[in-house]
Amino acid sequence: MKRTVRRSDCPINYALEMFGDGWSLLVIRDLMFTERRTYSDFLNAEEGMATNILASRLKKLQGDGLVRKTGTGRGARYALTPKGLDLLPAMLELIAWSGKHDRFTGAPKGFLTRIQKDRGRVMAEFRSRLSQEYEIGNR
Amino acid sequence: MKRTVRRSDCPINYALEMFGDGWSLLVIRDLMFTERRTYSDFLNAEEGMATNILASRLKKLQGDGLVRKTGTGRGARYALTPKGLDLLPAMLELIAWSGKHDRFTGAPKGFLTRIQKDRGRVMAEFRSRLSQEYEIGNR
DNA sequence: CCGTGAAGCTTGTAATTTGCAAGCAAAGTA
DNA sequence: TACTTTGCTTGCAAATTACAAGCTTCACGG
Repeated sequence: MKRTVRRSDCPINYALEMFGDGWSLLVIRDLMFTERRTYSDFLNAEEGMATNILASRLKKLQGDGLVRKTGTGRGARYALTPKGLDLLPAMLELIAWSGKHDRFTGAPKGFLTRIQKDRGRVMAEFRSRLSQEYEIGNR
Repeated sequence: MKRTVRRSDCPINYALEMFGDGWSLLVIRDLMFTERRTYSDFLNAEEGMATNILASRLKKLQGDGLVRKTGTGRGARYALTPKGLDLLPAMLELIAWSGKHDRFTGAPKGFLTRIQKDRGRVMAEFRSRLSQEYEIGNR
């Protein structure tokens, strides 16, 4: 997936060109569902991504406007932009899908139930919390 | 992404291990939203995937139970399994996301509106049609 | 301030994977 | 029976990844 021109205007293809690799979505997941916000936080996630891959993915995600970096050097922190945050519904559906089909899923049962029964509420909660986090970064 | 052991039990990671590359989701898209059902159909999709990559992805998708092949050789056809079809909600959300954020999206405006206003109905239609297609393959 | 150490990357390199071109067998077709 | 698709497999150069090492900036203790 190193291309300069878009392969097509298909919306699924657009999504793939934004985060169609084995790692980008993990960064988005971290920013969306965990407290991980720094470079080393991401590195320390269970999946163990390589440092050069993380650096390149963070650059690409920023370039595509999904993620924003505030601060530099030691104190740098990352956050989802509104565009990144808009992936929340898709992420919840992916979680629901894996929760249903992966026998060994680590997704908390209670969370899966809440996605199913109270999708709108769950979305509103995350959206509110994360957009607030983004706003704070604007100051 | 050539691994033998799972990186984690995270549901997002599970999804990535199933189709976390630049091509698999295009095959799923073809089976879900287009009439493409054969090897050469997939090859002829606009994005132009390489034949060896297509072969390896079809094998993996079958191995993971997302896609089923009926017939052999010249007459072979592919279809989504129930597990593959269950990706429909996630796919619709991805389409909605790209429709919102890609200035040049090829997603038909009417379809985007229908996803937004009548999500349940759209899902029911696809689900019914595609599961019927799957059943027919059972005979 | 000066040394130390951790955070945040960059660089080098070997191993994998990809993209592209050929090749090939089986099933239609003429 | 020869010809042509279809559905792949194989070979290889080029790109990407994984892994390890190194560099630089900044915070903190003394």
